[in-house]
Amino acid sequence: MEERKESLNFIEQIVDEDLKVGKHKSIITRFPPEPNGYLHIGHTKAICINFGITERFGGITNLRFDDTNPEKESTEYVNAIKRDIEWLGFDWGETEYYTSDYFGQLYDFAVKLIKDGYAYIDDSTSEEMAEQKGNVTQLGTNSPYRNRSVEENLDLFQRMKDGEFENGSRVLRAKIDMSHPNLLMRDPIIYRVKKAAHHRTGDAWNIYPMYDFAHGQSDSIEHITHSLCSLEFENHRPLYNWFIEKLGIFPSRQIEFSRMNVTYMITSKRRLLKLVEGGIVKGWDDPRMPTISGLRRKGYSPAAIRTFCDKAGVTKREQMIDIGLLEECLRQDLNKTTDRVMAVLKPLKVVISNYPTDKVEQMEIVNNPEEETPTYRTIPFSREIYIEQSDFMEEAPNRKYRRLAPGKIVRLKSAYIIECNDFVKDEETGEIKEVHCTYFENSRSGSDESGLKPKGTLGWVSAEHAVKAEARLYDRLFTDPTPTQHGDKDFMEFVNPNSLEILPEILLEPSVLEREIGDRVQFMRIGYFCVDPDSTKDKLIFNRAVTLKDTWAKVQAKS
RNA sequence: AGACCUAUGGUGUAAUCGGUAACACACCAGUUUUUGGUUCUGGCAUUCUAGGUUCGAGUCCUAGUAGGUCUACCA
Repeated sequence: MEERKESLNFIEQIVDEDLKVGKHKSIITRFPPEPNGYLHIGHTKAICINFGITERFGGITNLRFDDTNPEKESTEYVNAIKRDIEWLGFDWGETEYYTSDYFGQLYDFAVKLIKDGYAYIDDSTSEEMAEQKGNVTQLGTNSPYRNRSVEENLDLFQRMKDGEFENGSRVLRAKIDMSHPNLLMRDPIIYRVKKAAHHRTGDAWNIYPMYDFAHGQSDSIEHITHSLCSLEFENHRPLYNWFIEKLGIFPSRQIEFSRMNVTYMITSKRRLLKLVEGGIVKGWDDPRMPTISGLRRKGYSPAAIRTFCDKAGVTKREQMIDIGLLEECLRQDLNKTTDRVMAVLKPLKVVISNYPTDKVEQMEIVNNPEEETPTYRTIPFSREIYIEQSDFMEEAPNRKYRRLAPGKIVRLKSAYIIECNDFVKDEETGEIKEVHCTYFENSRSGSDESGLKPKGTLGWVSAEHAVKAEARLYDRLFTDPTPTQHGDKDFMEFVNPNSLEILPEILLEPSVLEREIGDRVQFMRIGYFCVDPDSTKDKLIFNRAVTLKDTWAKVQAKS
């Protein structure tokens, strides 16, 4: 057996050590999305890390909705998030958790803090509090309300809860240190008045806890052993630990890792929303979007995305990963798993003049040569077929050219070898109307006795049997790998105007009629495609997930 | 400027008691192929800088430099 030693990432090392020394018997992690938007490629990293580490070391991962801001959150997002995580193939067990379920307990925690002299009600306005906060070089100053009595604080807090005060009029602040070098430790706000209906608790609350007084405490309540989050929360860790210490609750440990950035993709909710609202894309699940729902619709498989996250690794360095790696992960998965299908995107008619007019032959073709035990189907062949326009040239450009041109022979995949004799051209437009060929009767695939050795093999579709469909060819949404990193220019300036090309009438072999929404196939020599949900019984629509590698295109581009 | 964090090839990661830079993607050159796909082979780095310790430093020490985060009643 293979005894390959795999190195652990820095978080796995911590977990491994904690388990070894018996700090924990088993671990609990959590994925804590705020239900205020759709999950995107950046979230998949957090999902894979949190669920991945308990898959590897044993333990469980909770799904917890961090819903402490009722104005922005909704059940619709909760459902979309659950669907995406499930689709990625992760299991959060029987129950899902909500920070809102802990509102009562969180309130009690706040009362304890007040009683112990660690929190106070502040009547200052937000402007005044910003003033008090100081900045990186200037120390903060104490609020005039900082020394209220415990009794008064308790009374005021109760009345905040009861709805006696208006939004913004009063807050509960932790009493820490207004001259602390970490700005977050300068008496952070932990509760605010917000008279808004919550998607789960309705009108029960007039006050809601802030992130720093909800997240860590929820971790603690659930006995999360390792609270894994992104680097931006590094500065919050001292506060996270301060609350745990002052409250004397289960000490969850926060560990930060760097977020996932991918070239040609953006992950800011605000900017993504701008693309949707600006009509640049057709919705959150537009195949050009970096959302999980967009990737799914485009044709990405869960396996490809998980492999990608795996290869990206886990560190504390800012990463900017080449989108080519994501695409390659998809190709590697789909190469192994999808059936090959004959398809012609931009058709050019070929007439095989020496083939009988009414004859139709069924040609056997392998479904997927990568299968361990290959299976086969048949496709109809006849006198008139279509090939790809780009597979014919009036004149071969150089010796490397392997496709069709007058006087040249090529193999029609799983069928006959043909020779080009002539072509019809519209002299006005220069458009090639059709190509005339002859076939070699003894060259049939599988029983070739012609002795001919054509250099190229083309895809084709029988004209009479062709199924028409629509293809949507997607390209990168931006023309620049890092559209948000040009300080002087808005990212919208880098939107790719050609990110979608629609081909209303492509031609396919008849077997595609059996395909259903979400199915993925390889259009031979072209790319991987996925049946779009917009498809109807009468019209299939295929989204291009990713092209095949195309060395010929590369060679051509160079010359 | 203050606190915290990070620095290995074009990109991402590895090198776990200091032992002579590994893997993947990309790129280049070949191989195989009834998909210009796939496969397979080879090529591609004085580890941010400068000193120091050591037989030996990506790993340790000192001093710099560069980048990230933080001054929301968002998470």
